[in-house]
Amino acid sequence: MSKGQETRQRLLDSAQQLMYSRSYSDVGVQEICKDAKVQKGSFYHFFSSKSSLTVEVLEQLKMQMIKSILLPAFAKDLTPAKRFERFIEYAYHYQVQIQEEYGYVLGCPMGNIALEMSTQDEKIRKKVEMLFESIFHVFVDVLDDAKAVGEIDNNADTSELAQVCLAYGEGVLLMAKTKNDPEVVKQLLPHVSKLIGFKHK
Amino acid sequence: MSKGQETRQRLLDSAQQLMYSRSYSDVGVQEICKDAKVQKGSFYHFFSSKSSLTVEVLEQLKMQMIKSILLPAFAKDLTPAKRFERFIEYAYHYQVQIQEEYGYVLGCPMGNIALEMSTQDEKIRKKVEMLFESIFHVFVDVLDDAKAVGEIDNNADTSELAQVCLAYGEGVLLMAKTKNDPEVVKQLLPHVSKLIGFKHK
DNA sequence: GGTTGACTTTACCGAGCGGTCAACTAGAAT
DNA sequence: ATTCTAGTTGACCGCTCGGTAAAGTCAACC
Repeated sequence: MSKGQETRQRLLDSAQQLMYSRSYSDVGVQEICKDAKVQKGSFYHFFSSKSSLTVEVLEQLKMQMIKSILLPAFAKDLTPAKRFERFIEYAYHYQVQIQEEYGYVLGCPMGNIALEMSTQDEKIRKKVEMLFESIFHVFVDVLDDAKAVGEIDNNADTSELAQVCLAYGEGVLLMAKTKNDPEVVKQLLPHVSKLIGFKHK
Repeated sequence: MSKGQETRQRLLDSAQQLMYSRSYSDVGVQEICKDAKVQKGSFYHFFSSKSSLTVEVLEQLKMQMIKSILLPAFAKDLTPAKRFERFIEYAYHYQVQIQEEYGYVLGCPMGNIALEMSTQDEKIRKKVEMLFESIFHVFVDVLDDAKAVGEIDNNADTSELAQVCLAYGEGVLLMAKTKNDPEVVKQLLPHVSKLIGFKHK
């Protein structure tokens, strides 16, 4: 990676970490630069605005989340139902680890930005909407698998169920963040199986 | 209401409206004052800080929401299951109306503030946690009713189910806000009946 | 060796932030 | 009539905000 690309990457990483642990508005360009050890002028060499940096942070966030949580959790070495159980485990442990590191449960980095910025920055809102779309597709895949294997009803609308799962997941993470308690995830997330309608054999 | 109390109320109302339609950070004390036609000095006569004003806004929000949505929706003139249907109707129409008025679906005013401020202001986080507790109790009541009438399983943990409902509701509103589409509410919220486990007769 | 262009540095901009302060007004209580 | 006090006014504080501009550095290519 060239020198410039490394600088750029440091800016993205600092921004991602700072915005996740606090919020979009609370973290300024100045602080991001200081954390990344980059001068402000360089920031605006790489990004046209704080907003456009954020859109790229969101893209990076999506890739990381898919690669490090979604794909491993939903790998096809288990039955769809078991994959969901594994996903819940991962989500729980991730929030536990975050709380140990920051002192706070931080919930979903995309959901956080979505609620804070949707009414103020249309590009950011659209980007988050697209991220959710990507995650949505991952869910649809597993649910289609579940249908093929007969774990869920043959007439199930997997597309709608995927949306429902996503919404529920976001809701649980919102509650966990509000209560600052990762156990909320462990306790509430398993109810997702009722939404999906897994047949218990 | 005395002159002073009216001024105070105008500040609360302006703050509530502005923060809901945008965000905590994006709305300054100055703008709240301007909207309420109050000088800044008066603001600090009534409130010790922006944060403490917000805590009071949240309290007011809770009272309004309970009085104008929760209690009417869950009034005991219908069976518990029907009450939930009515609640979904109310929630949907509220978001439609909001979108017509502001051009954006704004979701849940408490959830919004919770995600934005939980890691930055402990008093605000605690307050939202308590608001959720109040709503939680409303849900528990209906669910206990449902159990008494035999609409849900006798061994159901109504306390846990209430938490689950709340989380799902927040999640659905988050998705609706992100997509800026109130139809999400209409489409996804009914799935809550699967979470509750209503027996369909 | 000179030129180009990516990247960096530093100083700067106007505007707004949350919050403070002292002076002022007006109505009620004594 | 005077005192008290709740409420109001508007100027002011230091600081940070997102963003700009211009000069400087350095490595690659002709």
